[in-house]
Amino acid sequence: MPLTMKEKILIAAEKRVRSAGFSEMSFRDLANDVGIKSASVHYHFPTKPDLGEALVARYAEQFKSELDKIDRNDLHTALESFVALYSNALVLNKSICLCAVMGAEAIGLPENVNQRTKAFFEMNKTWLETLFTRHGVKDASDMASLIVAALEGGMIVASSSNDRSMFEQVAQTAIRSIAAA
Amino acid sequence: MPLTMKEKILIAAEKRVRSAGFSEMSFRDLANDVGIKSASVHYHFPTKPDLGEALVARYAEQFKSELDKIDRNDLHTALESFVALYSNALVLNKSICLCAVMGAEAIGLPENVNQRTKAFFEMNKTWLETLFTRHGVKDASDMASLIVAALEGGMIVASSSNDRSMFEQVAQTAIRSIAAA
DNA sequence: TTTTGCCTACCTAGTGATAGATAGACATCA
DNA sequence: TGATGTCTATCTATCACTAGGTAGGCAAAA
Repeated sequence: MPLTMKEKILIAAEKRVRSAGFSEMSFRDLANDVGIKSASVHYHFPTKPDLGEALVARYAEQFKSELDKIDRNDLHTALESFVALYSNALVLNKSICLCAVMGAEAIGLPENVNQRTKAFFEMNKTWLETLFTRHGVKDASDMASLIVAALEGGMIVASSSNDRSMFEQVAQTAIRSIAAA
Repeated sequence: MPLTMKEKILIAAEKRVRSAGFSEMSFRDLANDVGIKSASVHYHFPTKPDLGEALVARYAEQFKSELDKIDRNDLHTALESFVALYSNALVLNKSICLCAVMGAEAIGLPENVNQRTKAFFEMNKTWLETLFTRHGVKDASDMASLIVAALEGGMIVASSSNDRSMFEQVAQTAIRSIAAA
């Protein structure tokens, strides 16, 4: 089955949001991307908040399914895989994690979108906390929060500096700090 | 001496950017805030990138002067003061660090603005690295990068969750991880 | 007298959103 | 079978509004 128009729109929207921000993405651009008119985009997503909510929900869902694939038997390997997921989300000069963008824009965003973003962060923290608890890492909850924050922040710093290595430095240091704990 | 119009505009702009993002801030809003017309704002800052650049430069300068006031003789106290500076920048439901916003929006922002943002992060990292080196913390450079990323990321997570305690959790865990190193 | 700082008035190019129409698919009923 | 009705997905056209930016004028200060 080929992609539905709704899916095509979401794909185009994710690309635009991640590379220019939610407020910079317009229905007209999306319409152009997928080859319909802007009014028709409103048919699929009545309002912009509706689109935003669907977008983050879809992103979180896909991310979750990637997380579920990671083998959690070895702490270090699992952590490296986790970081790799974030690393893949950081394509220099092109895009960063959707939720890093949404998080930074949060204050000016509709509440329903923010709740989805929050859920994304929570999901990541929970996954890490479970991993840490399982491998006897101390302060599992605190460390999980630290790692998520560091990775999201690392992306932002790297993005504004246009220097991917800044993210890698943060990521590796974060992993090491877990090993030390 | 009272505030010049230029300063008044910068103050209004900072408020708006930190609470809604750079792209959401308009010359009309600023003009309204300070009681002049939007055309007159263009007199002081010809283009929006010009304003953005001045804004980040001013923010970094003020932040720097706060950093300089911190007593660096005791590692823990200095770190707490450092974190407090970030904490002050996070006023829930109102604003986060200017450079966290700018960093997240980086991809869609003019290059001159990004360079200023980069400089802000560099300044913070350098300050921390100096502190760490002085107190014999291992991997001073890596740890400095980690702390800055964690604090910026922590702000974003806390902001989208509208839960200040998330930032505090990240900040305290970050400090503890330094003590452990 | 020139510069400074602001004004009015305007432009072009967008924005999200809505109304109303239409073509085609499909199902139900006479 | 053929007619009727309804749903889906799209269209055109337009709304009211906001964006950044510009031209030209005017008054006061240097």
